Amino acid sequence: MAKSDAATPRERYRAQVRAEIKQHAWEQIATAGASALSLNAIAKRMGVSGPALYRYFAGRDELITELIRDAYRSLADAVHAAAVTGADPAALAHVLRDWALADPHRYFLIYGTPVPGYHAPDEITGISQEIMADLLTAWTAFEPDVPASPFAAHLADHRDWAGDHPAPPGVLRRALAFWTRLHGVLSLELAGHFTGMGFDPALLFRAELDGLVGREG
Amino acid sequence: MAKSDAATPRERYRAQVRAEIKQHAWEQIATAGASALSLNAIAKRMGVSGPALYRYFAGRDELITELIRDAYRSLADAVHAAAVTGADPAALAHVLRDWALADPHRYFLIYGTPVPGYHAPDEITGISQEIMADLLTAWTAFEPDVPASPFAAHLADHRDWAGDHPAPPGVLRRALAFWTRLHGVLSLELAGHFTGMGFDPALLFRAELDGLVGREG
DNA sequence: CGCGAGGAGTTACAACTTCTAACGAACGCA
DNA sequence: TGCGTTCGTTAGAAGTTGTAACTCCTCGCG
Repeated sequence: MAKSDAATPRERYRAQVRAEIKQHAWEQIATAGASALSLNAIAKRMGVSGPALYRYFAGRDELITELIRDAYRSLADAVHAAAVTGADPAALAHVLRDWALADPHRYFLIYGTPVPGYHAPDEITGISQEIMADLLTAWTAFEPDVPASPFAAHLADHRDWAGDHPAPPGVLRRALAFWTRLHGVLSLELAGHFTGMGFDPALLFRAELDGLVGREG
Repeated sequence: MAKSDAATPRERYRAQVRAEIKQHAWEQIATAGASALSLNAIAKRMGVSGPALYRYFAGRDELITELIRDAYRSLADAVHAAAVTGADPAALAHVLRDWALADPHRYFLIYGTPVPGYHAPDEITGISQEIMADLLTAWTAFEPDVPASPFAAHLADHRDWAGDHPAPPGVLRRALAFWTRLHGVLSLELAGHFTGMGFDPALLFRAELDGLVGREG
């Protein structure tokens, strides 16, 4: 909502229509999932005829790519907003969970089954690294002296993903476990694999989190 | 391959054609993913015309449901085959990983983004419980006296998913963590979220597994 | 202020998809 | 040797994505 006054009226109009298309796309995804996203349906809802949308997006793939980018951006912003207030890992975990529960389809757009031909552009790996950086910073502040393990040593030797963040090996390991373990619980919960199992997914999430921050889970 | 000699020649033929359809479906899924599965393409490959397949499957959804069921069955069989030889949790973990790596799309068919309208039939939840039972048995044999935690107590009170398996609370907790943590690593690896990060996913998997079986990861 | 260029939206169409309906032919059981 | 079930076919409806060609409006420049 910042650089909307680009230059020419045409560009402003174009940006506005693109945003409107994306909004309708999100509504459609939120109700029926990404696989059910239909350009025709969006056009019909906007009171415009099918091929008109091709002025704004080269095709379904480009629209989805844009939505994935926006989803990453939204998650990175949510995490960063909490991180700048000095949130500890536990707080970040709940930011992540709240963000995921707010729109499961959006979470799956990022972390779900990959789209067959799609390959993430560099911009997205950049956003992904932003999230990682906030995670590493929070973990460094929370517990800088994690005892190193053999795998932590391996991470210290292969830290491309950490950019130039000065987190020690043990913290790298913690941040990675934070990501994979919480994703494990979240994705199974959102996919409905816990329904009918009886226990409370929120408590499982909390237990895994407690295990990560030191308390026994 | 057991009860193929059902009764009438027609039934045998029917079962054979259904199997052939599913085999082509698997090949198609393995190369392009489940979302790209096309009945028409299968028909063309079989040298038969489109609507002919509808004699064998009510529609795309029924075919996919059947494939999901087969995938579950395959995983349960793989786990069970290892379990009956007395495999410990670590061995089961590698069975799981090998099974997933052998055909990532098959793994995502089970644990990936849920299909919009699809709801798992009871048969599948049954197979899911078979897997859980083997897991619980392996964990019980490996480490029967896990110290209980608050969440383990919660699990002991909500053990619908464990059937009537006599695993103690601590083991329930371990088996659940086994599932969610390894899925966290596996799904991110298979979805390609580790590519370009530098470290070795196999080592991460091993590290998480080591954490579960007691050794420090 | 007026006019030309370019962008927006339109319809028409091609090539797909799933899936239904109606028909002929082949197969197996009695 | 029939006769009925089931198979596979073609035709077609209702979708989808995406291209091509055409009209019309609007913006910006002289």
